[in-house]
Amino acid sequence: MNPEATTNPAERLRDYGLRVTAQRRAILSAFGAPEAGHLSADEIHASVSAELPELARATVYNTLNEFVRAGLLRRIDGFGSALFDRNVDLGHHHFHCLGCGGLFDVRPTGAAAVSLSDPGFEVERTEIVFRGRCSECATA
Amino acid sequence: MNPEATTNPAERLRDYGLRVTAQRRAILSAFGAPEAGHLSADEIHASVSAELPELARATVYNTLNEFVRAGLLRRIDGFGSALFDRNVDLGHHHFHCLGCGGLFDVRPTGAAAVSLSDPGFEVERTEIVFRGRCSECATA
DNA sequence: CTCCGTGCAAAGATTTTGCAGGAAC
DNA sequence: GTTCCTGCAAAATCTTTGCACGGAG
Repeated sequence: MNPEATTNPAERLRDYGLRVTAQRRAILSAFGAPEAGHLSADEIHASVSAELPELARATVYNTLNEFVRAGLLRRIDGFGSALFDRNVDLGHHHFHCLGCGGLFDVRPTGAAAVSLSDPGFEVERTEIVFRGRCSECATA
Repeated sequence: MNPEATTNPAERLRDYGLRVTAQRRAILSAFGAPEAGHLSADEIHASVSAELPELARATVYNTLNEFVRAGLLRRIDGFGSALFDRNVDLGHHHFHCLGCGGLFDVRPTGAAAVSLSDPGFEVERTEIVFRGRCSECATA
């Protein structure tokens, strides 16, 4: 289904015209599977530091920006610090739990039908954020 | 239609359980009509400074947070610095122009039909952001 | 060999917090 | 008279930028 699913990090980087370095491979692996969570720059830095203690914060930021520019990651704002999502698939949206602060991927029904009647706007993408309580926080 | 429309700032503050001070009245007026734009803390500080040169940035931030907590303003994240929207009406959403960076209020069709089929999530509100080009940037 | 990526440090920007005086109620 | 708000300053985050070295291509 997804052509990237079987590609390893190094090839993926080359495919996107980025040089392959240990830091970039490590940062990319920090996301684990494409379904992995949404990570902040800080979490990534912490996670990769175990493997590469020298890794500078600035490099994490620079690299993440490169990845976003290349389309390898998706950036999500509005949650304090920026989060990065390995799941680039448009059509998936987010649920933000007001209880625990967690962020979940969701696929709402009817999302495709949402549109602007005003022809003055050229819509490129549509992002939907639901806020409320996740199952754990709702019962608690 | 809207009971607030005819209420003056002072009453409005009292209604929300907030003390009425010159600073708060000024900050609230900075938004002008309820349809006024989306302002950043910095823009508000600049705007009110003309009237109250003493006004501290910290006060602007504190006050805006109070207002949001009281439901008087709506906070919009994801555009660099936080923006504050006098239009609290849910059901109105936003269009973000990738050309000029402008933020516009929109009322998309079909928005009411968007929902999560997953019953585990208790949705409280739904926020939709469209990104693309506004009429000016599209023709340029 | 050339250029890009990295580390380091420093700067920038945004937002929050501690504290004492003063105003609102 | 209390309590909350304000101003000031300082701190805490988060993120970007300048520069010289070193590794990728």
